[in-house]
Amino acid sequence: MAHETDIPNKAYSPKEIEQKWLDLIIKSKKITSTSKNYFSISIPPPNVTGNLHLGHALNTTIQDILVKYNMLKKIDTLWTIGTDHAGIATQLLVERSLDLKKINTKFLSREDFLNYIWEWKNENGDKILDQLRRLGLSCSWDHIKFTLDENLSNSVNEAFIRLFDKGLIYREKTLVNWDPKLKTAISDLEVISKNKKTKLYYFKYFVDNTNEFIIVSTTRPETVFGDVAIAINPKDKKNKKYLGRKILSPFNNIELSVIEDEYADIKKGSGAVKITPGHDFNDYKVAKNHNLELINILNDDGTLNTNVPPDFQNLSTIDARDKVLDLMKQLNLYVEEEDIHNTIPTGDRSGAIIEPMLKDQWFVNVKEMAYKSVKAVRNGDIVFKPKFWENTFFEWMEKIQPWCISRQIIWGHRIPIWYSDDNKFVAAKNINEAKEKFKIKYGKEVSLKQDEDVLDTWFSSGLWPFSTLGWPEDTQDFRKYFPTSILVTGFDIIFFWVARMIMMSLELTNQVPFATVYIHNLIRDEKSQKMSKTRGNVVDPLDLISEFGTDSLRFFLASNISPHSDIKLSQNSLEPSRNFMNKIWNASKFVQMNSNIDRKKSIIKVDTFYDIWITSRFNELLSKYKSFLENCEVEKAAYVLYHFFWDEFCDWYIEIIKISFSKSETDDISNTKSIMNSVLYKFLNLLYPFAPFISIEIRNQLNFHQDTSLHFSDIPKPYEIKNEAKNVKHFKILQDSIIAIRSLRKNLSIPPGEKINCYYKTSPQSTKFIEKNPDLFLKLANLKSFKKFDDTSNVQLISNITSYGIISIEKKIEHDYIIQIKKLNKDLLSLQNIHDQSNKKLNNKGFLNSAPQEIVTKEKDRLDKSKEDINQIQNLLNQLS
RNA sequence: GGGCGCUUAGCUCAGCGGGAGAGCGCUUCCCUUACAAGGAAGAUGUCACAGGUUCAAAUCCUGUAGCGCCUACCA
Repeated sequence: MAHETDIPNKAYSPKEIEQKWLDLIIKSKKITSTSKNYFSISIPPPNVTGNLHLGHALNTTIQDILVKYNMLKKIDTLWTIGTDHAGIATQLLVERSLDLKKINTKFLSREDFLNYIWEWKNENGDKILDQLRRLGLSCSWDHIKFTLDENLSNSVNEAFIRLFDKGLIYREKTLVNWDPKLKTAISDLEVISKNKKTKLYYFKYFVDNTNEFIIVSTTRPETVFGDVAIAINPKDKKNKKYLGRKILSPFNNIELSVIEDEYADIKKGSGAVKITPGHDFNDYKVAKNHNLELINILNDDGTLNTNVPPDFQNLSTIDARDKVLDLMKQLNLYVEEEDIHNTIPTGDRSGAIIEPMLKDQWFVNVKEMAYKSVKAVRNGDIVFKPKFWENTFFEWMEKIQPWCISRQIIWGHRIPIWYSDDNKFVAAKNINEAKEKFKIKYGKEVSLKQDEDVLDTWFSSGLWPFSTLGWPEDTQDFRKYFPTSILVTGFDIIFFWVARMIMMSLELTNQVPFATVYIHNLIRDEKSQKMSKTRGNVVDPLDLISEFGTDSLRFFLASNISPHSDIKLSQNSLEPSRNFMNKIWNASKFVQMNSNIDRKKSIIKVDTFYDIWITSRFNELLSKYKSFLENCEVEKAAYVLYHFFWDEFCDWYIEIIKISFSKSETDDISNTKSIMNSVLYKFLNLLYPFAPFISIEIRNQLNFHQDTSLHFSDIPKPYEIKNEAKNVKHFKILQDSIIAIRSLRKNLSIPPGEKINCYYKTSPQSTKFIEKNPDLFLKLANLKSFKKFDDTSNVQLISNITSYGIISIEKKIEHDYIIQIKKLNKDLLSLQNIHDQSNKKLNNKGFLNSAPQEIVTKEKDRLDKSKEDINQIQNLLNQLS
C-alpha cells in the first residue's frame, strides 16, 4: 500500500475552478432572436429573510438545467430571479433585532418602523441571492425583482382594484382566524392543526332554576362567558324535554335557550353542546341560523376582556380555564373529565393558539376563480407533473373558502382603500385618484385616509409570474415571455402559491400563468426526517459545495429526483457524483495527453469499428438525453450521461484506443484522436446544464473553443455513421470475448500479470473480424496468443461460452477448475430455465395466436439459441470431467 | 373522517404489460503512466400479501396489511 502522501494529487479539486468560471456562467446571455419561440420561468421567489437550504438548491438546479438546456437549443430564454418580502416573517425578524437594541417597536411610528425594516432589507436582503449565485444559475441577475419594488407594488394595486371593481374583493365583519400573538388575522391556510392530548369536561347546567339539569361537555371551559345557547340534536330523545326551556348561565347571568340543531351530535359528549358563536366557527353558523347574539370575550392579545366577570378579566385563556374549573367545582356543577385527543389550531409563524374572532377584514371571493382554475387544469391548459398532484389541487379547489387577505401588520402592500370619516370608501392607487373616485361616487370632496392594513404576502406572490414581467403595463417582456413555460416548485406550496397564481392569472390576464407545473419533493436526512433547526439536522448546501464542489451537488440533486419519494441525504450521498466529476476530469486528462493532432486539419472519418461503436453510443445518448429533457425527466438524463461516459467512453473506448495509440502514428490513429476529442466535446455540451463548471474548464483546457468568454451554445449534432450494425456487432464480439477470458482467468486463479494462450471457436465472419484485430484481444486480455481452435489439435481446454462462440484456454495440471465447473453449471441452469420457459410459451396456442409476431419470432430465436448453448455447455463440461 | 403516495438486492431507489436493474455496500484479485474518488471478475431478489384480467403481470384491476404525506370544525 502506498501512502497517500506519496502520490501526487490527481483528484479533481473543484474549488479554484469554480471560482474561476462563476462570473461567466451566471452572466446572463441575451439571445437576440426574432423567433416567437421562447422558454421562460419565474423562480419561486425565496423569502428575503431566507437562508439557502437544500430545498432551494434542488429547486433551482432543476430550473437551471432546463434553462441551460434551452440556451443550448438557442431558444430565447428568460429566468426571472428575485425575492419575496415575506410580511410576517420579516417584520418579526426585524422586531427581534430591534428588541436586542432595546428599541421597542410599540412606540415607533409606522414610518419609523418601516424605515428600520427597509434598512434591514437593504443590508441583508441580498444574502439569499448571493448564496444562490454560487450554484451557477443562469438567471437574469441584472434584473432582480422584489415584491415591494415600485413596479410590482403597482401590479398589486392594479390587481386589487380590478378585483374590487369586479366585486371579487369585499369587506366583511365575520369570524376570522386571529393570531393573538401577532395580533393579526391570518388565512385558513396559515392555520396548522396540531394533535394534542387534552381533556373533555362535563358540566351540569340547571334548567329554569329547578333541580333538573342538562349535562354539557366542552374542551374549552373558559369560553363559558361567551355562551349564548345550548344545542341538542332534533333526534335526541333523551334531551328533548329541555327544548325551549331557559338556562341561566351561572357565570354571567345570561339566559341560554336550549335549541334544536343538526349540528349537535348525539354521540358526542353528552349530546348537548354549548354554543359560543364569538369563538367557534361552527357555533357561529348555528347562531346565525337561530338569530342568536354573539359575545366577544377576548382582547386582541388573547386575554379575556371586559365582557367577563372582573375576576376573570385580563387572564390568559389557560389561566381562565383553571379558574372556571375551580368555580365549577365550587358551584357543584362539575361532573367529570375525560382524556381525549383534540386538534388545536396554531399559527404557522407564531405557534400561538389561533382564536376565532369577530373582525372586519378584506376577503377575496375565490369560488368562481377556483372553478376556472380547475377547468384550466382539467382541459390540459395547465399540466401537473407528476400528474397525481392534480388530485390534490382539485380537492382543495373544490372546497375552497373565501381568502382573508388583510393583515394587521405594516410590512407589506398597504391596502389601496381610502376611507372618509363616515366610513365610505373607494379603491384607488393613490390619494389623488382616491379623491377623484370618491367625488364621482359620492358627489363630494372630503379628506380621505388609507386603510391601515397590508395585504397577505401571498397576494403579491400570486401575481409574480406576470408582475415580474411588467404587467399591467404592456411591456416587451410580458408580450414575449408570458405565459411562462414551466413552474418548478415543491408540493408544500401548491395551495399557498400555485393555486393562487393560477386563479389570479386567469382572472387578471385571461391566460394561464404557466403551461406546466413541475412538482418536486423534499430533501430529508438519512433517517428520513425533515431537516429542521430544532432537530439540528440541517445540512447547509454551501458546506456541501466546499466539501464536494458545486457540480457534484448539482449532479447529485439532478440524479436523485424522484416523483414518489423524498430525497434522503446522508454523509456519503454526494460521493458518487464527486467520483463522477473526478472520472470526467481524469478521462479528459487522458484525452489531453493524447491530442497531438492538428484539430483544424483533421477531417473526422468514422472508420474503425470502435470509433463507429462509440459514435453510435453517443448518438443513442444524445437522442435519449433530448427526449428526457423535453419531458423534464432530469434524473433520467443524468443517468444516461453517467453511464455513457463511465461505462462506455471510459471503460471500453478509452481502454481500446490506448492500444492503438501505443503504436506509431497512422491516419487511422489521428482520426481516432479526432473522434475521441469530438465525442468528449459533444459530451461536455450535454453535461454543461448539469455540471457547468467542470464542463467549461475542460473545454478551455482542451482548447475546444477559441472564445473563452462564451457559454456552451450548441446541442451537438449526431454523427453520421456507415455500416453501424455490422461494426457494433464486431464490438460486441470483442467485449464478450474479453469478458469471457477475464472470467476464466479469475475462476482458475491465473494472476492478471501472467500471459496465457487462448483459443476461440466462432463463425467465419466473426473469425475474420478477430483475425483482423489480434492485438486488441492480446492486450485487453493480456494474452500470449489468441488462436482459432482447430478440432484436430491435441490440446485440452477449459472454456467459456459467449453469445458469439466459445472461448478457451489450455488446461494445465495446476489449474483447479472446480470454480469454473460451478460457473458453467450455473450458466447451464439458467439456460435450461430460459429453454423451458420458451418451450412452454411456444407450445401455448394462445400465445401463438395472440402475441405480436415479433414477440413470437423473438421467442423462437430464444429457444433455438438456448438449445444450442445448452449443447455447447454440456460439451464444455464433459471436457472437464 | 376524506384524499394521495409507497412496499423491488443488506441500504437508497429506478423500472410500470413480453428475458429482474442502478448507485452504495459485500466477496476475490490488481498501485496496469487518465483516474485507488480507480480497474477486473463476481455473489445477492417467492418484485408486501390474496384474488382477478390477459396468451403473457413487478408492471393493469379489486381487496388486505404495513409505512409515509396532505387535509378536516369533532363539542
